[in-house]
Amino acid sequence: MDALDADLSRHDLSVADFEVLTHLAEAPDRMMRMSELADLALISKSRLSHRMKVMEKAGWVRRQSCPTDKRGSYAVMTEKGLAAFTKAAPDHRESVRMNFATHLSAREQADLAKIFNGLMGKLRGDLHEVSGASQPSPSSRRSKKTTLRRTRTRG
Amino acid sequence: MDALDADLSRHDLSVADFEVLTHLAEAPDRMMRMSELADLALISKSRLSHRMKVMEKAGWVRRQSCPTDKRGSYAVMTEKGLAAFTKAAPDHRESVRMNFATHLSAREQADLAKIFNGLMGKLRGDLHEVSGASQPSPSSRRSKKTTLRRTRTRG
DNA sequence: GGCAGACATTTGAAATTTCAACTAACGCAC
DNA sequence: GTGCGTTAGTTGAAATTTCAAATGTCTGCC
Repeated sequence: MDALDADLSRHDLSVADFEVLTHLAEAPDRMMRMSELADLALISKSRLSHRMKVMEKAGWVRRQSCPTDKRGSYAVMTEKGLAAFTKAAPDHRESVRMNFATHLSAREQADLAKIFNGLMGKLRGDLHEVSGASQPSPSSRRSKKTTLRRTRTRG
Repeated sequence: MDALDADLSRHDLSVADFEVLTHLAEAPDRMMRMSELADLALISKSRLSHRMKVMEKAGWVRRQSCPTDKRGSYAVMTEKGLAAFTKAAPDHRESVRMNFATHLSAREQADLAKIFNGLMGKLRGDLHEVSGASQPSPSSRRSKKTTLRRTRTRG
């Protein structure tokens, strides 16, 4: 993953941002509700919100408020964003090829695809089953994350 | 991964820290040179250094300077650290089982193991081949990471 | 014996991510 | 139509991670 990031950085992108842009690029009209986007990209709404600010500054996306639900807003990919994405994508594909595909037989690639697709389905299932599924992070059943800082959480 | 983190957080651990502790626990005398540890745990030396500070404060590890190489230091797992690790490990195992193993057939698990072991070998190879391999991050051939901030790097 | 460059590690600042509110708007039950 | 528990999204602060630049030490070479 670090290798992918390093390669993408030539286009001023990280793998995470690239994924966000991917989903946006594939969405109808290149726009999508914030929550849906966060969900697809497997990042928290908060994180997407922060990231959008950065990408907005870069001119790749913009926000647009939703007419039918005044709470909501759309993330929209701009022409410039599409251009940047379109330019980065082939390099990224090549990077994936070099860093992964090259090391895997066709069979292994097929196996991985099958296994992960299945797992993905099950995992997404779990997620929506356990909680109401909003923030993707605490997808499990227990305490909130704290990790060596714990100040207020229960013991 | 978020699920694993959430489960581990009951023990005040993240998956990353757990991995560091795992390698330390398995090392002879539960001690290892910083660089080697960072390498095994696939994190940068800088990151390990910062993390050690936190874990040191928690009393789980301590540093010990290397007598034969005065530049170097050992990361040492304390008794307390071992205890914490030993307590967390079964829960973590169970968490992995619940979140992954449960969703995979024995065959799939075996396939994954084989594929990733192979890949790991190849990838570590690449890494040491391309650069002198120190910081694990820029494991690829090109520019330093910047990602939408670029201020000083070349165009 | 001394020095140039490589190493091992740390450090501080900048960037990113998480966490816990918070605002505003929904929608539904009464 | 009003109250109230959700939902959408944002925000600021705290924690973590990255990045680049130290610092001190080692090593080979002259």
